[in-house]
Amino acid sequence: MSRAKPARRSGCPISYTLDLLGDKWSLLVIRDLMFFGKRRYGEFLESAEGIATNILADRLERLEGAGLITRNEDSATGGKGEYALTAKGLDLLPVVLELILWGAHHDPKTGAPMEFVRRVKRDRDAVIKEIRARHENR
Amino acid sequence: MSRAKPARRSGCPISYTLDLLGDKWSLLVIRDLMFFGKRRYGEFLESAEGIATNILADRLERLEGAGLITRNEDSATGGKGEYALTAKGLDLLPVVLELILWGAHHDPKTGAPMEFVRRVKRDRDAVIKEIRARHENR
DNA sequence: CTGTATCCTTAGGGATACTG
DNA sequence: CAGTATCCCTAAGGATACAG
Repeated sequence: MSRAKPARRSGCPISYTLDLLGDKWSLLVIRDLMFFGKRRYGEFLESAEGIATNILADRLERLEGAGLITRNEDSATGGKGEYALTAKGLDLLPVVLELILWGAHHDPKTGAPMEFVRRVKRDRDAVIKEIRARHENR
Repeated sequence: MSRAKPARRSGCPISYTLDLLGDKWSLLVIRDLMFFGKRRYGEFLESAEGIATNILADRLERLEGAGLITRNEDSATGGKGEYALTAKGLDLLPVVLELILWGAHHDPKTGAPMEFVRRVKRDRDAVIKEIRARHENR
């Protein structure tokens, strides 16, 4: 299925970001890549939120189209895709960390891992550096 | 119209945030309050993205329900609403600033005000402090 | 000006079956 | 396992008219 790219709504950078990521699933795929080292289709499906297969396929395609992730066709494994963050995708790290801090702070029933949250709060830049390195060395 | 709150999908703080803000409009309303000092219905309608009246009404109601904004019925002006960010809403400031940095950096056609972007990049904490103060002193 | 309400269309998304 | 395809329903959203 080919999909026409939706038109940008304005020159605002927030609007730009929302045009790409303003839905309930895209950022969860990013999260799985970024923090949990997931790379394969089936791994994304396993996440707690329970994304549907068609939605996942759609989001992977979109994110690739937006230059946030890459898909490496692994011919050795018989045409299975391996997904990874691009530099542009990895640049979302500060955004996502702030989302985590906000969510963990304001959700009364949060299940966020508090040791990690505390570390981000204290050592934000170090955490960024560490996670970046982990992705760049693969 | 009453709307049933959609169920949370998981305990993940990112998922929590997306459950509240994962659409293409909510964060633009937050932006208008946060940076442009907008407070009234008609002011939100004027923004470049062109939100529809029914969508705006819906989002204002939702954001109020989520505790991100307040609506002050101004009886002096004949029942007009004045909207403002709550502390919880204002806490989104770091998130939104990172979104701006990312969007301004990666959108080839960005219309972001570059002086502001550069200032955020250099003096992030000072910008946060300044904008917080502006809202808390109203 | 600040909303509500209605109509209608499209996009999002859940469930599930199916293919290489 | 890694997707595609289909069915079907609901939510999101645009346009516009209307009310206090």
